[in-house]
Amino acid sequence: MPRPSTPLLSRRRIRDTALELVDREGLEGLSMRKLAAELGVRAASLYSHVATKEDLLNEIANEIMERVDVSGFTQGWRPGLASWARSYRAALAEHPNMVPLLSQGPGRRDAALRRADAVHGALVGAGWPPRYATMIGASTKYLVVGAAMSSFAAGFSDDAQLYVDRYPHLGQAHLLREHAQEVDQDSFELALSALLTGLDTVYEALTGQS
Amino acid sequence: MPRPSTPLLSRRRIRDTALELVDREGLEGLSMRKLAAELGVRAASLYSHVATKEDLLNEIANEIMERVDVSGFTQGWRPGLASWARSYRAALAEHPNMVPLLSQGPGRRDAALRRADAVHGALVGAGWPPRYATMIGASTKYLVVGAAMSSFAAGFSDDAQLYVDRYPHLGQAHLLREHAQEVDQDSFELALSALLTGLDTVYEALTGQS
DNA sequence: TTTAAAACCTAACACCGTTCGGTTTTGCGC
DNA sequence: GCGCAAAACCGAACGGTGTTAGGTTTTAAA
Repeated sequence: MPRPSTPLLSRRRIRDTALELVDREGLEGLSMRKLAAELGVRAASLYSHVATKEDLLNEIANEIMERVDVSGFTQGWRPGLASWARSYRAALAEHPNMVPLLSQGPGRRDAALRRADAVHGALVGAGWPPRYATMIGASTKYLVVGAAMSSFAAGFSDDAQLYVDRYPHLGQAHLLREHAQEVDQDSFELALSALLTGLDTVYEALTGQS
Repeated sequence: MPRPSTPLLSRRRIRDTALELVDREGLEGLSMRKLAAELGVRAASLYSHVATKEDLLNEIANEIMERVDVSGFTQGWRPGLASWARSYRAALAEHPNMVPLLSQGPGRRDAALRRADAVHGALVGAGWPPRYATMIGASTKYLVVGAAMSSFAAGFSDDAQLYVDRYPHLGQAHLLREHAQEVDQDSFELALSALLTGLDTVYEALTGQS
């Protein structure tokens, strides 16, 4: 089959289908041949539109980061941090199989860098010294990324008895798979509010005001 | 070459060499053929000692988790959490290329589960309600895992000018690669102490004492 | 209308994890 | 000491991977 009258592929369609495949079958389930098959095409054809598989995944990662909202800082640094963190976490949770890729530094991903820059600027604007702004941005990201990576929901096996037998303190109802998502959510909120409370006292010590 | 007089391989030697290879060349740099070559052997021979590559990596991950120290809880829950978090972070930092594997839940890794159990028990022993103990363990892990995964040191490119040009707030000296490790360290300590301070106030509210 | 580029293809390369079956050596039961 | 199963290695192969080279046809621009 030569060049078709109307193109079968586009960067858009390739990215969307690839993300669907990753969501459905995991990162390891994405291969150029399977992706091509899904698009009704042979693997080699993808390379007319995409440089490498790694490139494709980076573009997808960038698009996911575009969904993170940093507009909350108009309400002050505290609610701003909280809403950024929640929006960030929600973006990761929508595509859990992409989290390992999304978590590894901003790298050269534009969207992630633009947001890091915005957060930094907002914190400095709110009176934090630049160095603290950097550290607070990093700290918040740690929490979000850590929550996404080591989520209880993904971490424990379905075989509850396996844990109950061997680990006396862990064998509680609220640790089993059915409640894992709730534990994740509550842990994240606890950590976030504790972090913000702790930062509040640092802020007061630094600026002499609340 | 048939069965040799004295075995060339052992589980120990395979694991050690595999970890060296991962440390040196990254997770993607580990292949059974390269590992075998490093050991003076052919790939097929590894399967007399190891079930699968995944299995091998899990055993290595487990060994790394064995190095995490949870003995600090004899000093109280606050210093206990702090020393656990620092020891955990140090263990991950020693093998940064293993972090993506180490971060994904305790799964069926014994060492990780035993430690989660110990932390939970210590927190309950210190007066935290079981549900809070679970959430605090998770929160602390979030911080450690997030710090290891999204470390500034690994996240930014070496090409500083790339950032200075495009992101006004980020183009500060303390964000460039040379200082990245220090930023990582300070951010982690800030986040940890803020988290602990925040938990202190929760503890007081819950128990009515400090 | 000529022509360069774009979009698809087949075929192949070098690699991957893993398995099969074969050869030799060891160490155990007798 | 002898027989024999199990262990430890190997070559060759299977089906998979990302990617490239080179071919064919269609499109769009000069």
